[in-house]
Amino acid sequence: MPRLDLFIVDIRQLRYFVGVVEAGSFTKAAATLNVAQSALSLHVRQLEEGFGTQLLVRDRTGVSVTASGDKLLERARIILKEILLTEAELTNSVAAPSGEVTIGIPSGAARVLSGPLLESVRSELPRISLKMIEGMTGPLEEVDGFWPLQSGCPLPHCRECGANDSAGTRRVLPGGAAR
Amino acid sequence: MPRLDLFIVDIRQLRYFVGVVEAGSFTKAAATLNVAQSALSLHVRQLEEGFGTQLLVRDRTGVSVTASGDKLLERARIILKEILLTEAELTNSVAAPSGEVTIGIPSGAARVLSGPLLESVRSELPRISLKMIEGMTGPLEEVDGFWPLQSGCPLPHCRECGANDSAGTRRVLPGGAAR
DNA sequence: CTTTTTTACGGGATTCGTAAGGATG
DNA sequence: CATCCTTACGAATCCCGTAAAAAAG
Repeated sequence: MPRLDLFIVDIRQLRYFVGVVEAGSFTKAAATLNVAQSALSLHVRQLEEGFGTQLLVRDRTGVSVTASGDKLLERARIILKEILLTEAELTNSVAAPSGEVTIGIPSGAARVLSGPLLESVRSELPRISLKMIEGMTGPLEEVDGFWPLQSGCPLPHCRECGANDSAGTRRVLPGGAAR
Repeated sequence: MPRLDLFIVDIRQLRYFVGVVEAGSFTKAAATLNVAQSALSLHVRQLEEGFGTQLLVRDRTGVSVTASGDKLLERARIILKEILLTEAELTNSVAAPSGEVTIGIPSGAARVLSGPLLESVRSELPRISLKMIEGMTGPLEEVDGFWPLQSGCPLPHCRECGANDSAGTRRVLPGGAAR
């Protein structure tokens, strides 16, 4: 059964196309992109067939873009830039913190906080396993893996408060501690 | 030698990811996208591994996005829209006009126009084979496949002038048309 | 037990690079 | 004839769908 798929441009096709245009020839682009010329030729041809339009004018000295090719070049650059931004945004951001977190909350606060808190942590930091210890009356003490609630800022190791902190936990635990 | 390629998102991965999020589950998305669930699972996993971040929270009832997943969702939609626009622009536009075009130009005008004109047509409308008949003195008459130059607008079948026109020729002839 | 996701695996398609074939000035 | 692009083709890779396995209420 033949592929009935609509023609959908491929990122690689766009990258190769832009590379060829910018290099001014398939040969140079092949060197720049570390790809065989034949691959470039093939991909550009696929683009042209997919669009039903000629994109490049092949010439002895290299290639130049047609009107359609120029349109595509413009759009392709936008798309590739957008993709670059996306990858930067997703990979630069610290990987989602993971681990086990135990917090202590006075029973009163726990009644209103625990539900939303659990929900929020579960949806936004799914790799955090959150455990709560409630029913505390006096100020909680820090034991290994267990930190007390502070009066002003409840966050342990809060950067605003000066203490160091393990990645990102302070941003989601409104009233808790992290490890 | 293993692929040393940087991680580069694939259009299909983005489409599948968005599909899964919008469907709310892999299963439903598989039906919507006409793809096996395993393929979706695989692609989403590849995305997550590529970014080093969890994107979806799998749950018995389906899936929900993490904070990173939401970021990606937003960007992916932009990219996919951009691609859609690109394809529309490239395929909706009439395919590059092709065929044989014959024009008549008075010798005087021909001397200055023919060079740039041929060049321009050759680079922007490579599928047009342009033939010129110069040396005309009086007003040219329209015979089949041959149209006279108009006084104001030298273009045959120029839409601005009212006559009908074969696709797009008026847009590239610097003797009178835009562009 | 039902619903959902994940993993395993085999067939088929795709991609790439090498190398030969053309076109063009 | 030199340079560039295209085509042919074999090998490695990738992708998808079927089907079995695991998780979770």
